[in-house]
Amino acid sequence: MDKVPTSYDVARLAGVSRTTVSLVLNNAPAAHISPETRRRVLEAARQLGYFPHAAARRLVQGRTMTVALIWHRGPDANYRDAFLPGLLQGLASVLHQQGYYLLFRPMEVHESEQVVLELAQGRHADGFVISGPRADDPVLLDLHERGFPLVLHGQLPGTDIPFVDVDNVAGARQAVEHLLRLGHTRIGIITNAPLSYVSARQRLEGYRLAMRAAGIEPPSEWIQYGNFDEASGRRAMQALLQVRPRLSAVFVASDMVAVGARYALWEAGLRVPEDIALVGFDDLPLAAYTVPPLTTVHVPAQALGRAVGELVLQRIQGESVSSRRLPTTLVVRASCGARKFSSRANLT
Amino acid sequence: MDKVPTSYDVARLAGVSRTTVSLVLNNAPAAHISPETRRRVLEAARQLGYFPHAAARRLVQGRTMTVALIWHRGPDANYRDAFLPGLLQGLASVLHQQGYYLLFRPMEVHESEQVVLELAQGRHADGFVISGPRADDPVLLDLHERGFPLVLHGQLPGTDIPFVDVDNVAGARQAVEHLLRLGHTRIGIITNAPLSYVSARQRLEGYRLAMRAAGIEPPSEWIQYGNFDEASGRRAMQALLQVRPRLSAVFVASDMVAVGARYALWEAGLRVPEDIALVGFDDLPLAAYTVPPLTTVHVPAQALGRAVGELVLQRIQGESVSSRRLPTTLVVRASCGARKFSSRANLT
DNA sequence: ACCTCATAGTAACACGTGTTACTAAAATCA
DNA sequence: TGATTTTAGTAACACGTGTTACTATGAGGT
Repeated sequence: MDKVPTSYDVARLAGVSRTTVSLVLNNAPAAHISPETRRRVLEAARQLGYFPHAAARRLVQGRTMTVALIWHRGPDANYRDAFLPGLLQGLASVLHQQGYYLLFRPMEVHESEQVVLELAQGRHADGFVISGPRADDPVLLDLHERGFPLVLHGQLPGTDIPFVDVDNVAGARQAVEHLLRLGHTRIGIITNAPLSYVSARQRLEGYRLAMRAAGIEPPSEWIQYGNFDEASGRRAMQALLQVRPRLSAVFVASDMVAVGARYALWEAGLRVPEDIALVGFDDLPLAAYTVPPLTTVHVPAQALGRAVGELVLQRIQGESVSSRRLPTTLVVRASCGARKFSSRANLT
Repeated sequence: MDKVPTSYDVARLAGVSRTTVSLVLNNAPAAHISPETRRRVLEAARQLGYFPHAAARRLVQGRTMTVALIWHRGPDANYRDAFLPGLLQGLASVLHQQGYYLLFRPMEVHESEQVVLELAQGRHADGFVISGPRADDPVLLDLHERGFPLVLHGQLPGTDIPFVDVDNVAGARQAVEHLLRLGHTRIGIITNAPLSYVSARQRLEGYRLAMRAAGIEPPSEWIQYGNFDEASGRRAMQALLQVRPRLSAVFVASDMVAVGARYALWEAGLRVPEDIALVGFDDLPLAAYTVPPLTTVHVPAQALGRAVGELVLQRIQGESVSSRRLPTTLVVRASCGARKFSSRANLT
């Protein structure tokens, strides 16, 4: 890479001092620059293809104009990967709008929290968005205490670090209320994950609220636990099929798990939705292409990214912020039985 | 955020000069430091939680230890998003291994190439990985001419910029040869995209090579063109169903398009694979969950990310590199008819 | 006793920018 | 005309680090 021009080169070409170049290019409000001088400077900068050296600027200004996205890869990594593109696009769009850059940092489970500390103490970024935080992370709490701008994607119980998440309770409730409205009363649930995960607890809570509001107290045998993947969904559904008399509908709090549950139904020779209706959660791309297409709760990945970006920028500008729970939308397809799914073809 | 310690603070606490701190922390090879002094410096740095200021370091060293990933969002954005998590993980892993950081920059279609120029001239990164490059981008060619380290993800005809891509020709050939081996001879193709896309031309080429090697010259009516989405696949398959006598198998050069093609077959009352066998390309997550599960050509997203990272790091270190075409793997599921897909249940 | 050499450590510079305090000239006012 | 303000622009400093050239001390050799 050849020599790249500095502000001194621009100054010389325009016949002014380097200070003037800086004042013009950052159009400083209180500076006295004649229109003619301004024009000459801009022309010189354009001609040389000058852009200020990022590191020098960061050093003198004391800020990096950068937000780091820490992407923890835990047991739920593959699941969360499905939302990564949308989240990134939403986050990046609000950052760029404000002139900020995005540093992406995946964190493997074996990696120490030291790398996050290094990112902060080494002033690689002005703020962090942290996705999939570990509950026992002292570094995070310490940084937050010291006022470093942090925003979580997903919730961390027992802290007041601001977070952005989808409203899991309301989303699950939406799904179950839809089934109730269709006339179902014997509705089971397969959670998306073990109850150590906040989202699993919340989605189960939404199920309970909807059922109780309908005057139904679901016995514990109606409740089974998934674990992110389809294998867990298959097992859980097999357990639910033991319930007598049979359940007429099951809310599966994750599309991936729902695919496994659907497989178990197929193995048992049961039809969806005629014998058992199904509703999922997440609205992954594949939900539209299962057989039958899966009714599910849409999670707005891009909106989550935008929200998380807005919050971290506000924190960087020193404002205090409050957490946000974004609303979900129920996407009605065929698996719940509300829509006809023509089945004249044998799908094998 | 409170005051964060500098190397001067470490020096004072350890009772040495700032130079010594720097020499110890970067363990300079030719420096004379007594073990006792070294210990005191390290202890002081640890105690203060010192990490060097990234911007200052970048400024003086003249390098950023950062690679930027430029993610173009064209008409194929949604399609390429499916590979983003894997590519990011692969790329990030090799970068971190060498102490490099990753700057992620999505580019909307309406955005000017000026932002890429600014990233380079402003020395925000030492090299770029560019995914989904536009063919008419003079900025890219100019940067490459001037020796700036660029590596493409996907190919750009008419340049010698190094690229990494999957071996589309071989992958398509694999898929079609598999169908031939199963006894099919009347095999059609639906491309993944219009032929203006290099990958579409190459996958079509692979199809042609396999067919010719089997002594079959496919007539033009066996060839239809997809356009990334399932709607295009449905249309294309409807066209192929006009061929008489009927084709016995179709290679669909994209899983998303294949889903649409499969839908058209279902509408026509045809069974897969009994009436028409199907093979896809990409191995998206949903391919394992279609009905029947889709035989397809696996694209190794992580390996692509790693390769692209290795190449850009080599370019940054001044080495010259040559492009790489990574091999694909055929994933045999049920849609090609090679594996039994039990169908005792009515899947609706 | 003198010179050489290895060891231990430091002072000073450079990186490229934003910004503050200052100067010089011109314009305005009394 | 002399005093004051406005306009136009600049010199100099600070940001925090890596590195080069240099000094000081003691050890070893003849």
